[in-house]
Amino acid sequence: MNFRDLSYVLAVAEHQNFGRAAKACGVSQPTLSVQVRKLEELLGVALFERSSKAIVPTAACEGLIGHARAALAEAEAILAVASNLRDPLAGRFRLGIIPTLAPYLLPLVFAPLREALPALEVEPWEDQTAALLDRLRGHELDAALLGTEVDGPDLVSRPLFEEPFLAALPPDHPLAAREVVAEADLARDILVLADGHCLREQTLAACGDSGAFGGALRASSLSTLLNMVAAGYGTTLVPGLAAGAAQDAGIVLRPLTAQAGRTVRIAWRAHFPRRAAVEAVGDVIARRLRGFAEGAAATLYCKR
Amino acid sequence: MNFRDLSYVLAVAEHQNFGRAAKACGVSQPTLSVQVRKLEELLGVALFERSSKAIVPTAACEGLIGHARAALAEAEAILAVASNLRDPLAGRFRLGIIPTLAPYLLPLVFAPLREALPALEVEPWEDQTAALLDRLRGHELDAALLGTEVDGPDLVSRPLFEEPFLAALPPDHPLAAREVVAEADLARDILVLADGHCLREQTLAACGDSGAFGGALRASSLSTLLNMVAAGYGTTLVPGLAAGAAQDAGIVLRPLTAQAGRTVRIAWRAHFPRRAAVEAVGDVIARRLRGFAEGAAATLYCKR
DNA sequence: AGCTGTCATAGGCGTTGACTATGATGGTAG
DNA sequence: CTACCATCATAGTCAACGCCTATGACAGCT
Repeated sequence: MNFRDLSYVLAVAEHQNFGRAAKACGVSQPTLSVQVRKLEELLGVALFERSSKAIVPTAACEGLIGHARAALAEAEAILAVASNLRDPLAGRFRLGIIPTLAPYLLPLVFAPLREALPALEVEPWEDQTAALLDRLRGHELDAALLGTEVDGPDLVSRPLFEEPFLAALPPDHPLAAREVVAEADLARDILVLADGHCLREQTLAACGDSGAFGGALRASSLSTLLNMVAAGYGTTLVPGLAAGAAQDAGIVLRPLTAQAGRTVRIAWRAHFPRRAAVEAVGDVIARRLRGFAEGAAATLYCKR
Repeated sequence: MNFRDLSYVLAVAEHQNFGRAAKACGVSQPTLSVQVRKLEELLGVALFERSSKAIVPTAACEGLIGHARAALAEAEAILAVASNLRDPLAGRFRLGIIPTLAPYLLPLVFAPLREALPALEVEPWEDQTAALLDRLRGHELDAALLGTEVDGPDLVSRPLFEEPFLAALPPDHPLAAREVVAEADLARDILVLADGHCLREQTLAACGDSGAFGGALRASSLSTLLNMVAAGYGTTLVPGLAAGAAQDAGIVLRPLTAQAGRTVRIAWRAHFPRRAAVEAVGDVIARRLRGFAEGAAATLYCKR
């Protein structure tokens, strides 16, 4: 049995005439004759009472017609659904973003994304790197914006932009007097985020992992961390995109001598079929952030 | 698109593995691979995200799966309906019967029909010959029991049994004294049914169409006609199967010298596909009525 | 490094669905 | 009453399709 066969049956039942039904189906009359006959043999039931006058559906045919129509409607629905989902740049796009990036990047890229990809419904999902990778591998996300490389052959990534770190100092901190701060100088009183944030490891790595500070002062969010720095608990590194928020919190920012920073990447499953959407989203973000690293210091001082 | 393709998609989505899905479908793995790929190309949408680990349905596939299931369910329903209707000796069988036959034949044949053809739901429809033929031609009946031949190449018929006519006389009628009555002797005071009853024409033909009697005395039913005869309004011919009813009404019955009678036939459309049902019904009726003509006279006198 | 499991590709083959041409049959008009 | 017209069925042919086996590519594991 076949969708085609069913449409043939419906056409014959409707036109009560093989020739006209064949024309309606766009096939020859013998084709219809043979196929209908075959279906009747398959079903073991006569579907039509044939005479030279008119072709009349049998009771069996009447009983089938409703189901045939329904089946063809489902086929139509499948084509319609496929047609709607055909464009890889349309539909839901679940994008994971790390917490030290989301609040500062999203305001910048939402409008460009909506403009460049109006049919793409970008759904952000904020979580730490490991959770994002899990969700990515579990097909719960389509892509993720990370501050680290990804491992394993099942995931691939592409760098989008470089985000420099800046020294974050309380206003009355001795280092605030300098124009530029050396990463190692921050190690003494550095504060870091809680476990799981990639920024924590990157900060420790850049400043020399002293490990001197206790767990009590590990902030659970970058916002909290900035407040702690502003209150004089210590120093830290902030990602460039958070510079504005840091200054708003009353923090003094200074460039770093070694220009520590991180590469923001978009990651996705190697076999993800909507790669075009990933690339498009990546392009929009990369274009929006182009020259960020170069302009960061300038922005820093122009800002306030 | 194809029911087969849809079942392949469902199998792959379910097993998350082409090999096992292929086994479940009873085909080779390359077959499944190729057909799914083809469907994806037809739809213009990737249905699965393939990796060596697991095959995961895409959002598009998830959107299609419901419709695919529904379409396959309709196909199943079609097969089920066909299976139920496959037996020509099962299901509705709309059988037209003329009014001068129905009340007397049906009680005799209902039980044998139910016994011989338990799955056949015989639905009697009582009407005059012309109406039955119209309904037969209009596919509103599957067959009809008539007292006449049928004309035209679109209808065919088969004789079932001979039904002799009997002279019906008021008890005090002069002819009641005779053992056998000549048809022509009834012509003087014969009563007939209303227009449209085949028995009317047959009675007039057998007794010599005098046409002397007015329309006022044309009975609308055989039952009424018998009451009129019993009341002394005149004589008539009754079909043999109505002998009992006639005697119950207080009528004297006598055999006819020329043995006038009618042939009861079953008629159906030449192209009616359930011919087996027609023949089976005809067989049951014919067997039940076998030897009716010969036994009619004997029955007549034994009865009372 | 080799083995295993997995999906994709290639080549061959039988079936199927389509076409055109023609036959059979019933209705109709000259 | 015959010839024509309309209709569906049948026959023969051909291209396309679905399926198979064999093999390739690739990742993961021992």
